Amino acid sequence: MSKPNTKVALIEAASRLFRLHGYEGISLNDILKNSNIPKGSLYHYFPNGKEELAVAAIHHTKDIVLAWIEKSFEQTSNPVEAVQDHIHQLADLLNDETEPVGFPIGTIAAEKYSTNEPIRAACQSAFEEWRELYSTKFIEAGYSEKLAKDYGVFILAAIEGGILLSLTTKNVESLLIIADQIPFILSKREN
Amino acid sequence: MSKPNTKVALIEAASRLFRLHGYEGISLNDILKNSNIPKGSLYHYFPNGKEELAVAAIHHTKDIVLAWIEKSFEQTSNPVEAVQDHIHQLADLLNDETEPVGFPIGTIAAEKYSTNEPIRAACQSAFEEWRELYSTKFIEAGYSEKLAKDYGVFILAAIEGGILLSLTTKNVESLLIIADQIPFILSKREN
DNA sequence: ATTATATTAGACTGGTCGGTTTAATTATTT
DNA sequence: AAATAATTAAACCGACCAGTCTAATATAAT
Repeated sequence: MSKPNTKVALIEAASRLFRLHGYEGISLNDILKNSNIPKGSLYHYFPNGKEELAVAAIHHTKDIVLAWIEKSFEQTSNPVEAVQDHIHQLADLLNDETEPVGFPIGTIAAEKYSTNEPIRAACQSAFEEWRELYSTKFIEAGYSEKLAKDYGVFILAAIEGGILLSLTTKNVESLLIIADQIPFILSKREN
Repeated sequence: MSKPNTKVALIEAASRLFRLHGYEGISLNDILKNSNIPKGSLYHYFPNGKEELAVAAIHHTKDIVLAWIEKSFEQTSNPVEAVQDHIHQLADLLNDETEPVGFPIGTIAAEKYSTNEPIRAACQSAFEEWRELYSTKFIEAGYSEKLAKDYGVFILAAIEGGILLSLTTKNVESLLIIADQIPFILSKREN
């Protein structure tokens, strides 16, 4: 109990660094140096080492992104505007040095989906919760269940891909183009 | 000249393994063992080591995917059908063990966009050539230049994101949902 | 046949990796 | 104050990393 500040600081540093460089691209020593935490503490809080820390970091990253999405939907009851707002905020954040977005979950998922089951499962749960949040909001806005689910998957995929394109090209244009397409995607057609 | 089979085999092995496990997740020894090529040959053909091999592998992967896209567009003049066909083929290939898709370019791009400029640039050129191919085909099918470009970006992002979701969830459903949405995306509206 | 060049072979290096260990220290409880 | 538990500290480990090096061997050119 009391104040597990060290554990939280460790997860936050790991979340940030894994987001930016992936699982294999960051060493435990990097994370410890970055957060000024001794190695003994890491293995005290995470006896299973890097994998266990990564799973905690993935859940933390998931929560951060969930809050971002939620915030955009709180500002308007129009889901089109909310999704566009979320994408625009991502575009603004991409080059932020204080809380860099990196490629949240995506990098670790791409690296480890076939070789580390606990990490893959953690990434899957992040994607699923993000998708569920979208779908819930779409249903609240009057979309059918089927449409809400399909649109959730589609929006999530387009945003993940858009982040990857924007990071790789060092240019947010891809994300902005995707945001512009959102109104045409989220129609209430019946299919 | 003569027969640089060794070099080609090296690039093919590197392309496959980087696609599956990313840049940091595969060691040079892994690649050499997988292709039965001695280390001396690697540094003979690629004096700059892992980075230079990775750039060659990225270009090779780019060409493979370009050929896949081209093939789908050769089978029909309807771009909607072509894109859907391409996505369905990706879904079929995801679990293929002989030529596994992995997350082509995406993993390396996500890992190294901020820390290795030659690799980032190679990944950018891959994304751009894929996008250009889509756009060219859309223009041939009568879309405006603006639409062709925006749709190219959008389709590329959705497919990249869809692959990532399908790999992470070990389920091609995400890709199939995206394929189903394609007809509604690629309308010839003027904007 | 001789020379020159391209390629293969793998032992070796310094450094870093994730992880372990043991002891010292700090905080909490009684 | 004493005893117990939680936390910190850093030296240390074997494994593996990318990259180097030198010699052997094959191939091509003359």
